[in-house]
Amino acid sequence: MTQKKRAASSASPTPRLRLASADRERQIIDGAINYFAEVGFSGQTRELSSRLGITQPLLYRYFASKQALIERVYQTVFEGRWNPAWIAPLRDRATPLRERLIEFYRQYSAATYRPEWIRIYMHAGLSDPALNRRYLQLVRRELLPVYVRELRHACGLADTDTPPAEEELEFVWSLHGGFFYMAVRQHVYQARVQVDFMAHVARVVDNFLTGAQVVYPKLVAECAPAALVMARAPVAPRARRPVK
Amino acid sequence: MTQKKRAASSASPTPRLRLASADRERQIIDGAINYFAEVGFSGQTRELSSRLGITQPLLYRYFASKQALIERVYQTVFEGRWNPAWIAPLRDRATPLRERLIEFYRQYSAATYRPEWIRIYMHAGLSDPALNRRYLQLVRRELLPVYVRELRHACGLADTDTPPAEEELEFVWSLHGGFFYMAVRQHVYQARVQVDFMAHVARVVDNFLTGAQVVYPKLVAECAPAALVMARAPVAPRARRPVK
DNA sequence: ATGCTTATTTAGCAAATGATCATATAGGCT
DNA sequence: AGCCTATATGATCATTTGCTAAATAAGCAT
Repeated sequence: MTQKKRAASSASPTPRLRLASADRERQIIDGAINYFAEVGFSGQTRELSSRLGITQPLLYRYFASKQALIERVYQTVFEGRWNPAWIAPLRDRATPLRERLIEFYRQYSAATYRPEWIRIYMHAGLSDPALNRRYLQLVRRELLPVYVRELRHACGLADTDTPPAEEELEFVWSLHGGFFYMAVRQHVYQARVQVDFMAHVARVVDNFLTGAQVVYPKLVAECAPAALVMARAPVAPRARRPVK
Repeated sequence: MTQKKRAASSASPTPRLRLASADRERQIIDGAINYFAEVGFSGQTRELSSRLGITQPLLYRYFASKQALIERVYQTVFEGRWNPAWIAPLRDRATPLRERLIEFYRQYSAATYRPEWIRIYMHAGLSDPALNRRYLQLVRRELLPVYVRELRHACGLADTDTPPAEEELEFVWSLHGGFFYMAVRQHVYQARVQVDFMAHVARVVDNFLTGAQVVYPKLVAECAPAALVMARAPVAPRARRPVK
């Protein structure tokens, strides 16, 4: 049976290609991102390998198990697309907050409001919420406090270092979440979104900031009173309001 | 080999229970909702039946296939929980729009912002977006136009029958979506949400309506000029422009 | 009791699927 | 050119999984 290999290879469409292992690994990860984004993590390794043009056992040379590959996929997607450089411009008060927010969403949406990112994010959240919680922590730690701080300033409040109250974080998260859900409708439910995204962002940001002029000081007075005093006030642990 | 059955049955823990078929069917559907909400639609029929305390072939007496059961699940969840009676009170101008919206979210969230609803919704969206699009159509057809109409009125615009522009629908959807995403964070990513939901709704609705006094007429002027005729002064004090 | 209907279970098939292993070969190195 | 090693493949195993057919027994009418 040793000559069958040559006999069969006469019709072989793809000659065996031997890549450097780093290249092959990257190729597998990229393919896996697209494949799992499309069909979910219950997609089969055989189908994945066939889309990649390689054999299924080869996957197991690069990844110890399907689960290991999946973990590599979300690591790549989530940790690979957050750009710390998004934050600094958000704090640059030389530009109006409105423009800073719009510019942020221009960049953030280009990086994350994409089918494979949103879909992997959803699949991951459903099968293992821990990973998404890590991403949410990132947003909550790196992004939202900046929103709160700049929003306080924009609403004429003292620019204290009082840490954001939970209520303030949720408040700014409602802005962020509204945009995210639009992306979900588009890329998960594949509903046509028929408006210009950036024009929509501009309107919603306008609305948010305009309302905040009136509403936000009240929210702060109620939930983070320490942030109402002048900037020289000492940083004190804020009083935790009991959740009703 | 026919006597082994009796020998083994001496330790039988569950005597065969014979239910009326309608009861059994309902029990299966309820169990399937919870099971699929937890593990997704790739969950196995054997595991489901074992949680129900029945054998797997029995499922196939009630449902022709796994797919048929799944379809029954989303039908029950999506179509069974939308309450048309939510709409009329939203149009009752005897109550301020703020209160109407808050009351709506009290009821809507009680019906749909629940783990099994949100999770089934997400799983369904990822595996078969068509079903979610049907639900989105429902929201878009029954709920959002009412928002737009009442918002126009609350912002002092003529209460025309001009159909909502896409931009108006997306605008009010940003309010709705912000709340929805909070529920997703809670029930899919299982992140603790540490604020009182209804108090949060009140603040975000306040912010939305306050901003809309200024921003919404501009949006309508730009996107649905036919609806622009001013009826009277806005119903709430004007907010300041966003600061630069 | 007896027999009838049908809900439920036992036993099992065929296809799909994650994983393994011996073998073959591409391609850099000397 | 010829070796040598890591890469790639084909064949296959063990299990899982949707689904079915036949056997069993619970409730009901008589």
